[in-house]
Amino acid sequence: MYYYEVAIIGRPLVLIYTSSNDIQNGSIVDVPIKSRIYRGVVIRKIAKPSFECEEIAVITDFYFSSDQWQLAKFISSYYVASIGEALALFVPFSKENKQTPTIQKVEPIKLSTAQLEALNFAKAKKHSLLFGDTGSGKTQIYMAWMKEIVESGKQAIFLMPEISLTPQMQKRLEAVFGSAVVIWHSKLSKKRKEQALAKIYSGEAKVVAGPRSALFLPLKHLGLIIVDEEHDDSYKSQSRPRIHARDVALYMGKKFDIPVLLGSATPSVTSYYKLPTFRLKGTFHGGKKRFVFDEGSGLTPAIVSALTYTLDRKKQVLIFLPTRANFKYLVCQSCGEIIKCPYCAVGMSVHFDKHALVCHYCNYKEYIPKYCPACQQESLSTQRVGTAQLQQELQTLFPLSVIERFDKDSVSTQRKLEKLINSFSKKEINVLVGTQMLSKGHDYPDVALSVIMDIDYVLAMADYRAGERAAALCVQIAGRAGRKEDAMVIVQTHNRAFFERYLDYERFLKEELENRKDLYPPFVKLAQLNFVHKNRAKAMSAMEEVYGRLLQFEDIEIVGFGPNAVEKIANKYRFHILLRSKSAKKLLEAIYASKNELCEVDMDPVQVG
DNA sequence: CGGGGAGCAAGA
DNA sequence: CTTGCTCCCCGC
Repeated sequence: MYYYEVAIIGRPLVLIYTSSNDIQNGSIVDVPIKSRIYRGVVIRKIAKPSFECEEIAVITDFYFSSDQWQLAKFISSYYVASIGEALALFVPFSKENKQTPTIQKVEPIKLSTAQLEALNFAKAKKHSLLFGDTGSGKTQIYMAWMKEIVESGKQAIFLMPEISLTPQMQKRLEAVFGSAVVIWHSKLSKKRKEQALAKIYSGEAKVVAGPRSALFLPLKHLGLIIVDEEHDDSYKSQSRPRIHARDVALYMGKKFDIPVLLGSATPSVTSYYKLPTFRLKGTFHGGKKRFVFDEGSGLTPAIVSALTYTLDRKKQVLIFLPTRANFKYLVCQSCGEIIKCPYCAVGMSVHFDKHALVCHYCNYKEYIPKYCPACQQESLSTQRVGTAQLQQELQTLFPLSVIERFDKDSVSTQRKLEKLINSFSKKEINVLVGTQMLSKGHDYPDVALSVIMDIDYVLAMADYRAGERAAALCVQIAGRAGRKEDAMVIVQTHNRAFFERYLDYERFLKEELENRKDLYPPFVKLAQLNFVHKNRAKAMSAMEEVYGRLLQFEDIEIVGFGPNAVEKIANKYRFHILLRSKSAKKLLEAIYASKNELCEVDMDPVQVG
């Protein structure tokens, strides 16, 4: 009999099993735990343990390759997760299938001189950043490089931030690569997944596109990774293992000597600093953009008249607002209380269509009260207009226009999103009012007016990246306008100097780098340790225990600690410690030596506090 | 994650 | 001493 350590996939657990078969490391097996069957990976062969152990139930035909294994080990140690959790990211190889490189002929792609220069730059540097304005033709550059890779018999991964962006990219990719394109994401139906995997296992798949999970497919001849919209925080996983797919892509590139190209119109400060950058300016078609700054709030005369002018000319409008629902808060005028969620330390939002107050953290709902629950006065008033309210107000002002909403509430499914985008591009919709979702790479061909409202709330967030987020959002939304003809962008802000200056995003990047010197990434590494428990005292004492141990470590600095900005979510209290160090190695050493059971480590957090 | 046992409070 | 319930630990 042989004995094996088996990591349970997706769980922080390594158990020992026995088998009469000689099994290779990395093989995927089925093992019983308390009369239930779980999927595991054989980690290594060991000597007979002192206790009786169960037998491996099934040895499957699937296995993790040594590359996948290496990468999982890195992810497990860098992002502080178990090996089983790290391996759960990957789709294993199958012994039944052999991928043989095939050469595929692809339609030619025409590039401009500037695009060709960008492509040659990227190819020469291997790992680089394409900093290209909206409409500068980044996608064609990606296509051209992928074409070369595919024609040489290799495969390319094309990453994008969100599932919602896959349909439009699928069309563009299929136009060039036909059936060699595979779209992969976690929400594919079982059948679609099988079809996609069949293509991947046979080697027919040459271009694999999708969000984070597309990075972990069993490709034998990977020759290029492209990370589109690399600035997007969706690349960072918010559950274990808390990977940043862009960073993992770069790590893969270095480790396996595969070229990696990041692209964005608003690159992250970190990528801009770390990578050789090609600046691709200007738009090919499209008109002039005029920027107007509005210091008022709400639908000011300036905004209304721009809307009237634009709608009269039968042109389309985008309006950005960082707030969902009708109103963000219900406040008592008499005692000053904000009505809070009973389970979370946040105010509840007012949704008139649902006749309810809704908590945007835990989704708890209750009836909209008439009297203040604290002081019983009939003096409740609403605060901070959201997308639903703005849509309604606009509909009153422009009764003949079709005004639709684009946020998490109105676009709950992929189907609805596609319908909405489709109908907007057919010009059946005149005005689209939306949240951050508006800024995400969807194609809006004929927008002549973009209005950016309440961007000051984004800028005022207590986070070292608030400036980066606000500036990028502003440039991205502005970039949605004027793809065909002249356009106007209205930015409503009390920080005109900031947004006006940083419409030149490269200037923002340079100045932000100055601000961050010695304090924040890319000059230092950050890690946030989170302590979450329904018993407040437990969460706090777990934090204090780790804090105490961290004090003795050199070369790491405790930037802050205490309750999170939102102290309670879904009845669980949240505390944190924020750490920084020049050295990732020192940081991880201190963390591994200090952490306790409750401590959840978030390396390179995208949001702190 | 999920079942089961420890440990504690309330009831009879 | 039973019953019920929560919490925490272990799983091979």
